Amino acid sequence: MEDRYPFKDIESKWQERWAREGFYRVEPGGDRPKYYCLEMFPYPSGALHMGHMRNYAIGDVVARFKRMRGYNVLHPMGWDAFGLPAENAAIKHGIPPAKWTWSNIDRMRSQMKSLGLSYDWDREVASCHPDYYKWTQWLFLQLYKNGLAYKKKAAVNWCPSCATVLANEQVVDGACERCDTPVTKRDLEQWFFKITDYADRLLENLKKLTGWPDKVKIMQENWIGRSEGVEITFTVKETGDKLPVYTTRQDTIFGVTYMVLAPEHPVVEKVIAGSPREAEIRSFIEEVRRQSEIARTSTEAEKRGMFTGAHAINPMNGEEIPIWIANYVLMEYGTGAVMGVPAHDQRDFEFAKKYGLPIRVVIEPPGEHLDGASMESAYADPGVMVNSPGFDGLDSTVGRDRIASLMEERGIGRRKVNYRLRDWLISRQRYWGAPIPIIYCKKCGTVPVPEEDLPVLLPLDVEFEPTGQSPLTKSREFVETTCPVCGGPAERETETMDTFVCSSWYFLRYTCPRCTDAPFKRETVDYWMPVDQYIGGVEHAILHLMYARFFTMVLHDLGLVGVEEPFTNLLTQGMVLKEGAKMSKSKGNVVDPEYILDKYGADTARLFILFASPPERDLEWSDQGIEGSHRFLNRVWRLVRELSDSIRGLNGQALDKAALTKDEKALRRQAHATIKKVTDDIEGRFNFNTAISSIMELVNAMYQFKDRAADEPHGLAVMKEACEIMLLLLAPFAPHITEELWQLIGKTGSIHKEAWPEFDPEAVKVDEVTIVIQVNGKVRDRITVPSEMDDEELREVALKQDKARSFIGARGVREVFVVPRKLVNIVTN
RNA sequence: GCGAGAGUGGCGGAAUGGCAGACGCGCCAGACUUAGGAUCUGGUGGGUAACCCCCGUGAGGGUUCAAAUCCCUCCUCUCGCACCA
Repeated sequence: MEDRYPFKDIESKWQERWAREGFYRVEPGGDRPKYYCLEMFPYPSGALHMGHMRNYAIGDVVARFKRMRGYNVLHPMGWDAFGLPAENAAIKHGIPPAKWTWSNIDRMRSQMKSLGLSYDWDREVASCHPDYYKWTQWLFLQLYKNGLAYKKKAAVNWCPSCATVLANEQVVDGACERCDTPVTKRDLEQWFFKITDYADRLLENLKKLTGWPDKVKIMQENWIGRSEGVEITFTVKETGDKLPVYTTRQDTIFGVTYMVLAPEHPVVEKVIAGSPREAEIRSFIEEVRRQSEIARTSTEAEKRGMFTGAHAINPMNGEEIPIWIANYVLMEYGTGAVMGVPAHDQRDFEFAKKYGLPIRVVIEPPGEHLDGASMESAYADPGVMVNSPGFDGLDSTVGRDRIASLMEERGIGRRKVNYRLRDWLISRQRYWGAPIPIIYCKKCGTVPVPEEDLPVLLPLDVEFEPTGQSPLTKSREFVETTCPVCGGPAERETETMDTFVCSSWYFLRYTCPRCTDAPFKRETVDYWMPVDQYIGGVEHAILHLMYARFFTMVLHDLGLVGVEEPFTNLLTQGMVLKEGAKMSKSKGNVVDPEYILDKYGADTARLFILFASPPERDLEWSDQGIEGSHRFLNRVWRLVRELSDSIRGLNGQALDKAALTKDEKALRRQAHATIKKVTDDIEGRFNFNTAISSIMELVNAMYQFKDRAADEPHGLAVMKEACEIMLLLLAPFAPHITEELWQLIGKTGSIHKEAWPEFDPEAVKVDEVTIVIQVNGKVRDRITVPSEMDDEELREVALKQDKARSFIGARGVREVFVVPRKLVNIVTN
């Protein structure tokens, strides 16, 4: 215990000094190339957890490394500070959301500072600050003015127990996050952003994002869900109504045996009105609508339907088919109507089987015959078209195209691209968010708040018990206003914006965090953007990352920023686990960062987190593992302390490279090889774990050398060089202890302002190499040879070895493979 | 169901076609010591008396002089999407 290095003193000493000197402050410009290193800003939930700690430790190593490599590094931090937990906490504990949020921010900021993270704190932003949300509102207005923000009636998540609307992210497995009540749908007027206008570009640009993990790109691709098909117009026989359907399988048009509509489809109302089964059908529709989201959309849920009594006419062959309604058809996608082809679609197949609808085969696998009556599942693959007048015998993939063209010629259908992506619902009936800057005037209608009147301030003295309406409706002073156009009495929009709106542009605000006449300056934002490295959890793979891309594209199109894509490289870090499971209060397996910092200090905590696993993978927390990292830093501490006096005495003297002993050369070689290894590991692939392990190996070698050879004439000089290299390489990982020891060996400046070391190619050269000798692929011997020995000679030497010859025996050599400087494989007959 | 990723000692992990298990944890032994839960040194995949040798990277097959690594089939786990016509 008494031998532990005094991490508490050291860490607070340097943290204070860095803060006092504004050590990590940056400005745009200068000779050095810019580098923007960004970690996802946190929601101020109360205290940092291990996931945060991992995220920021990774980012800080990148930022510090790039700084030492000569970049002008922007490394900011802020707070995603609007959101529901603040309101929930307020309801529970009676603390106002603003107070709760700001005190959490204070606590988390101080935790970050005690981690030694190299942020430019002058650039801190908080999305709940009026100086920030003023510009969130301003950006809303820009979208509104360009037709990208609009209001429409939509079905939203509703919790019957809490009597409030829920955000999508508040619905967990179809139930309310807070009270576990199954969520239902309600129709309400809602604000949307028209992200669907950008669907194709969001999809196309993914190809350019070569610095993103494929996993994330695939998730976004699936989320956008582009499909190419045909919208075909059927006609309702009884009423003459047009009934368009969307399909990607127009090649199966002759296999349609029924039509299914979503229960909410407008045609349903017309065809059932006055029919004998009206009441029965209505009660079915009501039942489906009452169904919770989970029950409605689960794959396991049974497909249920009902015949409406009406019929549709297939425009391709004039055939009449029954129109059904069913719970498995979604009103929101395509046209809300689906043509039923049971032989070639599994869902239709199951539905047809259940309700005795005919199954007509129109595509067969090559060389096989299918019979609808005996099929056990739908045949959904391409094949040979049959029972399709004019197309029989044709390959169905060819038929798809021809039928689409024919339908267009005949005017019964048109090619169409559909997306699964929906417009982004941004309004929330909640208090703790940025107010939507809109005013409703009886005379002038919907009027945007004039830009010079921003921000629309969120009142701080409001009752926010959830009732289903925004709490802001209860604040007279907030609601009652005058119309900016006619000056008459008017009312403010009382809903607030989804917090994802706030987080869709914060990375731009960091470039000009205190700008008062614009969200950011074009020149400055263009200097820093794009973000060179973005680091965060994979849970944001779709929503945040898609919304941020959308915003950046819109702002690009409006001429506000130069870039179209905000994040060049993306690193998605894995989770922190304990006993194989995600840390959570309910499991009782939470490790508190504050406790770890107190017991071991920031350097140890950072080092362990980075050493235990590569960043993309999950990390298994180990109480013994962190002891090991702490032990390592103690080892470094003792080593450098012991040497520091003699090293200081050597300052100013050059190393005589020519006069070194074998041992001295070996340590020098290892030190320089470690530079190369650590540089490659950080630069190329973020493998911090192997970078750290090679520094550990260097320290081990230094200990060995110290006992053996530090007294030799040049031994100390070699040791001094190794020591400097080791500290420099360790500096991004363990910034405090390296700073302290750097000073201790007589350096006057900060280690964090030093240049990253370059390795000496002469030093890493080896005279001799160990060659593995294999016979028939099995290792049989090892020999040491001069490193410059050529292949032919190596082959000869290997063949002469007794060990090798004994394994070759009498069989004779058939072939010899030589891998230069590594291995010889002798293949026998 | 579809998509993605993973599976290597007692544990975290290393090796992306060329010596499997670097580094760390744990364990064992030795040194120092009044003491060691400090520190230093050495050992540590399995079989085996053995520094001979044999076996070994989820299972099985294949390609190759050579496979943890590439290909095929299967199993298990994790994550994402989940009736999108």
